[in-house]
Amino acid sequence: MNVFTGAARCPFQRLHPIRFPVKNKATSLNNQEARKIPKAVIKRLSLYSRILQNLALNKIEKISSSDLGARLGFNSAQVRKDLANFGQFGVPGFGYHVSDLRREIRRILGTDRHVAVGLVGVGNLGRALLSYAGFARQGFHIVAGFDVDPTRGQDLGVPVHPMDQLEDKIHDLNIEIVALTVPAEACPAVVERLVAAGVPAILNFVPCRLDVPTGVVVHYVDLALEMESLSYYINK
Amino acid sequence: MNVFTGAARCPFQRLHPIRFPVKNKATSLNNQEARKIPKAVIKRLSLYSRILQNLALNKIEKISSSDLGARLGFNSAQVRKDLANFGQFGVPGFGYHVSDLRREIRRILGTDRHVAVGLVGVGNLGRALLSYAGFARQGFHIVAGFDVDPTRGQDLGVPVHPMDQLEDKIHDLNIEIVALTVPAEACPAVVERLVAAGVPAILNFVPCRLDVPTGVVVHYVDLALEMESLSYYINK
DNA sequence: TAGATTGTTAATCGATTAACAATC
DNA sequence: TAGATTGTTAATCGATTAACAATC
Repeated sequence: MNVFTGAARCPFQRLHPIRFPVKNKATSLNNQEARKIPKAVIKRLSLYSRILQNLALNKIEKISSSDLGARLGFNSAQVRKDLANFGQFGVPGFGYHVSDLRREIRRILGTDRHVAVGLVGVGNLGRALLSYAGFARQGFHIVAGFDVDPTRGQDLGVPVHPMDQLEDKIHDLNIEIVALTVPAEACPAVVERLVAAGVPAILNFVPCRLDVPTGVVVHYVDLALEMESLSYYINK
Repeated sequence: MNVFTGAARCPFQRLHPIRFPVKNKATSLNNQEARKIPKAVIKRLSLYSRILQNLALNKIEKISSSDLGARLGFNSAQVRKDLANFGQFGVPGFGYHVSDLRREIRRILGTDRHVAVGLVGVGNLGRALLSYAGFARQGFHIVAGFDVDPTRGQDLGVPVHPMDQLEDKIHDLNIEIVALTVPAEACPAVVERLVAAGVPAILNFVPCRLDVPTGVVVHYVDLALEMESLSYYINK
């Protein structure tokens, strides 16, 4: 591929350099060498999705990158750049069609489908998550809880299983995400079993670094850490 | 201040450039123009603090920046650079005294004291946080809950007050952090009251951007967003 | 002293923002 | 067409890593 890929590579500088047509990177790269998308981009995509959902509810059909960004405190260039990672979804001079962009982002994130979620460790936090309606609205369904004491949280509408059924249920229910709310001591052993069972993603609420092989994704929700860092900003 | 501040500024390049003594920035700047510390640094400080706590519990008295970093997946240079923002806490050729460094970090974060926390919105998530023991261990005490229905969660050992007592109790109990777990609709009105009451920090669990004046710090814990971004990483 | 590890600069890397031709 | 806004490059900004003299 020996195409002129941009004005700056031209050895003769001009005030208004000539632009040569450049193929969109998103399409010119094959999937093998897909560029790594920063995690921050994915998080923002998820935020865009939420805004677009609200716009759709309010029957607003069109939005510009600057308006979308402003609603989240972002620069318009950031919005366009984030989207450019995945293709061209806008109309120059117009903006974005809300429903189209929303559909595209949901497709990219994979939130245009139902995802089965398991929860391991039915303590206080676990119980709260079991009864948290917010997930289901977004297509995430907690289909099972697991605990050493399976009588815990049986009143919340989600079946709770003993730990020895972990692998079987993960397989049978096609669980793709596990929310982890066990005591810190139990963490390493449970994680090993989850990984062995082929769970691809863990949402970890335990203040404990998880050792997982590459390919398994872990996101950390660390409430104590959030409190501690807030504490820093208070005294001044 | 016309001091030679580094070798690279010297117009005559040498293979091993001469270093002139340079004052530590942390001490040479007065507090007025204190450099802005990135949020990421503060979060890591909090992680260091937790590791140091564990080391202390295990009677380990000494640690190097590379060992401390390795336990969290960080580079040794990052550990040293993070700490350099606040002063010099190590001993060249030795490393760091665990208890000294821990004390310093706790002082920096302000976690060497008790902080009163209020919780507004005693729904499922709110109840879970009220009964979450993890906070108290770190010096954060949830001293009051608030809800439109103050009968909610009265069984969890924390008094729950009606909303009209919000300002009074914030003042009387010296509440410095508010955990926000109200329905999204209630968000703007509640936040306005919190700000007016002088609450300096909010830990927001509501999927809703908060508009606060500068000086008030908001950290977001967005469970649906975490789920959505995990979803992206699953399908491949 | 010899060996180890810090504190600090400079280099690298990556992410955000600005700028603007292309496009509708 | 004139006005607006995209997609994309280059510039800026900031954060991480490498390197190494200073130090114990």
